[in-house]
Amino acid sequence: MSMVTLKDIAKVAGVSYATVSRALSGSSEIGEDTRKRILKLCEEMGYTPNAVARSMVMKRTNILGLIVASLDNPFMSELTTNIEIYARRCGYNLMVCNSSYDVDLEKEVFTLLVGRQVDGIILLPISSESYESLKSLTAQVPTVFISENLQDLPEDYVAVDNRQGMRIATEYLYSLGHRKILYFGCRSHSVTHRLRLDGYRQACESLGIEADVLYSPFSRSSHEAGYQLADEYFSGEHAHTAMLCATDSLAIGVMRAAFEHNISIPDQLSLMGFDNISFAALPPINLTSIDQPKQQMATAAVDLLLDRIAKPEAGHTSVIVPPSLVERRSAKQLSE
Amino acid sequence: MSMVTLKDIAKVAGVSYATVSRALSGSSEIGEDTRKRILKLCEEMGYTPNAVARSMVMKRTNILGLIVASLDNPFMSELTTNIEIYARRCGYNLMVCNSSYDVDLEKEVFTLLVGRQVDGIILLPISSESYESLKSLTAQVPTVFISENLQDLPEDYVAVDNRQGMRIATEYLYSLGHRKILYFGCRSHSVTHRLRLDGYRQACESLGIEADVLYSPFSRSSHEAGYQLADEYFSGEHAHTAMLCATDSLAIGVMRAAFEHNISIPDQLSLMGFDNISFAALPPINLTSIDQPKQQMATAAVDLLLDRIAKPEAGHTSVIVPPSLVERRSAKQLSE
DNA sequence: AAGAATTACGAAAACGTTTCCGTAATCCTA
DNA sequence: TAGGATTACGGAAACGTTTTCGTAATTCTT
Repeated sequence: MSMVTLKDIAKVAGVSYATVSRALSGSSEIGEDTRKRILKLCEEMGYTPNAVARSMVMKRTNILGLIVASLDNPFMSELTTNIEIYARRCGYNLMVCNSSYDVDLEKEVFTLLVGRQVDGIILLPISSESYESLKSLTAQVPTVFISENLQDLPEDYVAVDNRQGMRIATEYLYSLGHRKILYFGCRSHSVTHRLRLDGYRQACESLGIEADVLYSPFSRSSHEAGYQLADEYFSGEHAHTAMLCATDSLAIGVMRAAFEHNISIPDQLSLMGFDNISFAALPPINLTSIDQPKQQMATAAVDLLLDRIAKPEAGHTSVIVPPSLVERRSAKQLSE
Repeated sequence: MSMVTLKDIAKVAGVSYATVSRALSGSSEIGEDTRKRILKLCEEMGYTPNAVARSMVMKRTNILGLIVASLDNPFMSELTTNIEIYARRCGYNLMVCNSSYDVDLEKEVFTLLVGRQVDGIILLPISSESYESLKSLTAQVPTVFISENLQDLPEDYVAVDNRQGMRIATEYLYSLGHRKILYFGCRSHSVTHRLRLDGYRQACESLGIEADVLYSPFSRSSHEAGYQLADEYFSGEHAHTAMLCATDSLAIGVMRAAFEHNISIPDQLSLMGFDNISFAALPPINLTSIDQPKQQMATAAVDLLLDRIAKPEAGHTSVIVPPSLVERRSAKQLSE
């Protein structure tokens, strides 16, 4: 169980620590024959370098921290997967912490990760409040925020162009013949939600149709929230031919309500979501949505973070990635 | 950016390193007044203990490694979430690696984690092959397998009682009046799949009904596989009143095929899955399934691992957790 | 009040690496 | 072949902790 160390190798090979280290690091300051001899010995003795000791002297761990509200959330887990894979390719391992949608916990695990000496932290923040809450900490260690648009705040972040996404969605529904499009949002304080609503309004204006908005009283967008909101809506008068939801989760709740009210999607009502979470692609759901390019966001976040680690004092950067339409079967041409 | 260390504190306080260390660790070998003075100083100077240095001398990192085929898989991400939260409560952080369903990569990240000096590794293996492939490595570091039944192999593992689960499922469908129940499986080599099929067969036998099995040619159980298999099945003669799928993913594929063949679920056909992944609960899916208690499995795995870390030489243990039925709306009473 | 026990602290080693500096031995150059 | 440059290696410090051991100073015994 106890590991064989570099010292052990040195002892057996009859050389100094330095020489073994050089053999392993591919330094040029070593003879070709001794290198081979040492490498062979390492192989035979089953030597694995101790990354902790290495970190100690190098003053860097090659570990990145990731704080995520909940890996259960498919959007976040997709991002996480891509981040981990890309980070590893860049030579970094990932230490993951759930913040469980708790701002205090988010703060707690942040300092935990700092104590772990991670080289940088990627944050999938709970909401814009996270920034406020963490403001004093992000100076301690390179940090990039992901998925939440921080606008002009002095931070590095990557986000999708939410406004543009909703513009695309609205225009798409318009192109299908829809003129009465209802926007389903939620009363969240997040900038993301504000921008999405913005995009919808702007598109309506430039298309010359009326903007009509319904808010969920819940601040967290879930399918329960969508269900309740839609149930109420369907119970009253409803003249809209299409519904545009702020998130896929909301849309899935709408689907249930529609089913219970015997409203067929897409025959009687076209429905769209936003995020393109993996759920959306499932055959029984088949939700037309606006995709956030998760892989692109993941690599951008890692790149941004590694840049920041390399140049801690550089100016702050943000990457805005383009959304795209994913056509499925929840929205269709308005038949007259 | 550069951190304040224990040495800095000692210098300012005019005491030795040892005293500062004692103040922080809550040792009794220190005066109450000096302790308070030092703690206050640490607070003021913004001291954060360096976990790496600590690991170096303690010869333990308090880090657990987690190797998972893909966090995109909702079953695995649910497990991961629970593992992380519980591990953290036990004082451990989690280093997560995707094996991307690649046995070689699984092996590679395993050694990577060993080099990272993780105290133990939790493995959500790709298949039973993983055990073979990793056999030589699991001796190097405490390891527990999760979700795959390793039977009598010399390893620690936690798994659900797959056989019992399928028995419950079969009996449930029987209790709803179904006598012609088709089992949809996939030609995987995993023990899990064999045990599930076993459970179905046993239940059929003891209930005195005929067992009828259809295999997907694909070894990975996906909804695409389920769709293709079911599409073919529905195209031919199909006299069964209920279908029991080896996994929820397969069942979701069946749903799509059923829809396309104008077969209403559950009115014309009752459908069940296994795993109770989060998808299953979504309103448009609403799949009756057999639940694997993910939280219980997560905590059991962590507990098992911590036990193993504490007693590396103890005998191997396995924990088999009980499955349970989750009634939703994809299966119903057979109306005559 | 003298010896023993206890308390509170300092000195220093140790953990497994990397790297700086020094230095023999070999090489090249004129 | 003498001199300097280069090569190949060893010694030792350093990274930030924890912990063992030693020892003054204090407290407790009788």
